[in-house]
Amino acid sequence: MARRRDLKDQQRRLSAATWSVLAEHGLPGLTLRAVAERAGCTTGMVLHAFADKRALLVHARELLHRRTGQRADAAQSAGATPLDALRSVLLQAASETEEKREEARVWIAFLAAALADPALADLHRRYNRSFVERVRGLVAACRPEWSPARCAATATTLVALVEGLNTLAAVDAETYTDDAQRAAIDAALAPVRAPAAMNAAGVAPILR
Amino acid sequence: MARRRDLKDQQRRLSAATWSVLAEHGLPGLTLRAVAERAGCTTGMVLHAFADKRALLVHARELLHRRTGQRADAAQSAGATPLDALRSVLLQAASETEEKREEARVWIAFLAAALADPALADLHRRYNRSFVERVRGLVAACRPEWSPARCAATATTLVALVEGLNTLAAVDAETYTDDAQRAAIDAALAPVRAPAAMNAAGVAPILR
DNA sequence: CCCTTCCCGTAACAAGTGTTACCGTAACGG
DNA sequence: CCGTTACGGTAACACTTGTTACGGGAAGGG
Repeated sequence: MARRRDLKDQQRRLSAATWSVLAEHGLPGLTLRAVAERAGCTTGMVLHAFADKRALLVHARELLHRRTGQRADAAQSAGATPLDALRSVLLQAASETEEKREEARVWIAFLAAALADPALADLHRRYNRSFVERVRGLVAACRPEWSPARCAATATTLVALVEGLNTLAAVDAETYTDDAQRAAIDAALAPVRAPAAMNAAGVAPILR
Repeated sequence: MARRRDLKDQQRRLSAATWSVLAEHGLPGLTLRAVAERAGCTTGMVLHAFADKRALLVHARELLHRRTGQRADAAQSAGATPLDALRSVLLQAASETEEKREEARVWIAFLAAALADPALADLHRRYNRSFVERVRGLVAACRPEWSPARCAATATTLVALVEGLNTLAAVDAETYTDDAQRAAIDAALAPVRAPAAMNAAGVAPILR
C-alpha cells in the first residue's frame, strides 16, 4: 500500500474547474484538456478520477445543485417571516452579482448539454422540481388559505421568472440589472403579499 | 455564364437544417456534416454558401429572429384591444405546442453558443431588447397613465417570465404544460389588467 | 453543337477531441 | 532503509472536427 489519494477532493476540485471553464469559454470550450489545465493537472488524472467526460459533467452538475441548494437553505432560514424567507430565496437565486451571473452562464451551459444528454436532462428536471417544491412550500406558508393548486401555480411562475431573469442577465446584464431583477421579483410577489388578488374587473375575489 | 444558383434560398434551407439539427442533437451535435446531411447536400456546398461555420450560425440565428418577429407581428395585429394584443404576443412567444418547445431548444442552443461567441451574443442582446421594446409599447398602450419607467420594468419582467417558461418547458414539459404557462402569463398580466395595483398594506396607490 | 463558365461533390488536410495503455515515481509498510 | 504498490503523468491511439483544394460535369450563350 502506498500513496493514497483523496478521491472526493479531486472530484470536487475538477468540478470547480469545470464550472470555471464553462463560465469562461462556454460549452464548446469545455474539453478535458481545458479542465485539466484549469485544475493544474493532466487529462490522465482527470480520467482517473472520472470514468468519462460525461461522468465529470454529471458530478459537476450535482455539486452545483448542492451548492445552490445550501445557499437557498441559508436564505430560507434567515428570513424572519415566510414572506421574507420566500423573497430571500428568490433574490438569492437570481443574478444580483457578477459571481451569480457567472453561475448563470454555467447553468445555461449545463442546460444546453442536457438537451443532448438524457442523464443531464434528468438531473435538470429533478433539481428544478426540487426548487419549485421549495418555493411552493414557502408560498403555502405565506398564504395558508390558498388551494394547493394555486400555490403550485404561483411557485412555477415564480421559478420561471427567476430562471428567466438569470438566463437573460447572463447575456445582457445591462438590461437586466440587479435593480431590475429585484423589481421584477417584488412585482411578482405582489399577489402573495396582498391580502387578496384582484380580477380583471377590479373586484377582489376570494381565491382558493 | 452558366448554371446560376439561388444563394439566398440555399442559405435559408441550410439555416432550417441548422435549426433541425440543433433541436434534435443539441449544440454538441451541430457539425457541418450533420447540417449538410439534414439539408441533403455535402459539407462542400455548405461552405460555398457560407464562409464559415460561424457565418452559418449567425445567419440561422438572424433568420430565427425574423421568423419569430413575424409571428409576433401577426399576434400583435390580431389583438382587438392592446391588452389582447399583449396577451397574444406573450402566449405566442411561450411554448404552447411541441413545435414551440422544439424552437425553445434551438433558442437555448443559440444562447449557449452566444456565451462563447461575441457575435452571437450581440445578436441575442439586440433581438431580446427588440422583444422587450415591443412588449413595453404594448404595456404602455394598455396603461397610458403609467410612467415610462414602470412600463419598462413591467416589460422586462414579462419577457423574463416568458423566456423562463420557454427555458424550463424545453426540458420539463411535464411540469410546464401549456396550461401552466398560460396561467403564469395571465397571473403576470393581472397588474396590467387591473385598474390599479395594490401595495403590501392592501391599499391601492396611484402609481405613475 | 461546342465551349465557356460557374457550381458543387470528392477527398484530402491539419488540428483537436475523448480515451487508453504504459511506465516512471513518490510514498507508505515492514 | 528498502521494496512494494497505487497513483498520475506521457504519449500514443483512433476518430471527428472545420477547412481547403481540386476536378468533373451541368447549364447557358454563341
